[in-house]
Amino acid sequence: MKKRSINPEEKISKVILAARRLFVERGFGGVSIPSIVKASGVSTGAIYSYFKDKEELARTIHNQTVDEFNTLFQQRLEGDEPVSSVLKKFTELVCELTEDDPVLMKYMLFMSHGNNIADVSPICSTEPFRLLQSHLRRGIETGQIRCKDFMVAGLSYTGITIRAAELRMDGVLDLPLTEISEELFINGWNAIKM
Amino acid sequence: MKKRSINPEEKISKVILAARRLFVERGFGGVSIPSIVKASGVSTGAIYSYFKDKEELARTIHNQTVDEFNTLFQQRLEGDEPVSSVLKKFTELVCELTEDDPVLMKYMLFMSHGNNIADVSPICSTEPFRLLQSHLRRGIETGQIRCKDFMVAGLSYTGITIRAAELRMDGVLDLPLTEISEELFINGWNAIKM
DNA sequence: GCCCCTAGATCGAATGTTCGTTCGGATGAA
DNA sequence: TTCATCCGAACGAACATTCGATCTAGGGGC
Repeated sequence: MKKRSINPEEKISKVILAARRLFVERGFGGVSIPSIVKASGVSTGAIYSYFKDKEELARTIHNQTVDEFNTLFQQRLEGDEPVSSVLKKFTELVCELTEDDPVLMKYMLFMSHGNNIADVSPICSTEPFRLLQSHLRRGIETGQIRCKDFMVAGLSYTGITIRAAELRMDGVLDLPLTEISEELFINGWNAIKM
Repeated sequence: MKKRSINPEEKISKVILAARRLFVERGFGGVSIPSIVKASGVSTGAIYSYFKDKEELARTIHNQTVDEFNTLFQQRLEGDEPVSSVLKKFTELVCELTEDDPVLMKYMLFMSHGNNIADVSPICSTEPFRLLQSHLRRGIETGQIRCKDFMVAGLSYTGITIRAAELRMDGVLDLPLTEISEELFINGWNAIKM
């Protein structure tokens, strides 16, 4: 299909990465197409040939980012793990991503609220969080977890990890999260264990 | 000095409340002055007579909101309380505000990140959070709290409460937070206690 | 009490700018 | 040469901000 040798995928990717960075920096409403043109090096016309409008670009970025996080999480899981191990891997992933790909992590944590784009599901009800919840349900059934409500158990465990990532990315925490990943897991597990 | 009896304070307050609601709904960049005019019922000219520009309005809203939360928190504290009691009161305040004044609470939780306005301190380094930290330091010194680092202790405790508020306001949690306030405190305290 | 007068408060049309989006032409691989 | 791809000037809409016109409360003269 493609005639041009310059691969459009490469340009699309440049647009998405640049726009995602701008979105987490300034919020959806604070980002203009001209600023995306400047940041990505891709022309207005090209951007509009890839995406119907600014909102479709935002939707694409949203879905792609959630997929990316989901894939990274699933890759770390082996079938049939103890609940605590699944939770620990969640914390480890968030800690590593916070240091290595803060734009992805900021998007996951900050863009869900308020910057509501139509037709996208809020991040807390996406795959990785649903996966976590099914494991937590199992933990409650097997008596490993104290909370009766799996939603409360889930937010209590993840709240600690997520708050740490938020504070680290806001520049309030000086320690790299990879150094306190273990401690965050212990605190979270203590919060909900029987 | 003033000749006019109609108090501008009332209009200023209408502008601030309407704009704050819009800011948490759409983010700073997504809110236009015309939309504030429509939502507040105050004219463009009046708004610009109260505030130098849109950014000064945002700064005023920010400072006023942080002050409001801070005052509400301090009011609940009596001098010389156990650490766990201070933490419990923080959770209770957040839970009640989430139900009673979600706009204030959303502002506190969501507007700190990304929507960075120049010359305002991030919310996590404001008065109520610093106050919490000094109590936590005391808890570590007296051996009530297990964590060595008071920042990690603070985020581990508050992370649970804050995450609950976020999920509730995103419509993911069905239970009113006032019903699980006690449980959130218990989970948070278990996360950090000796 | 009544009526103008004044000056600050308020208004919204006007201004220049930037935005999102379009489209006719340029480009270059096949 | 052909045509999918890409470019950026151009367009109307919406933006932030300004400013001269309008309004109104409160004072002073009667």
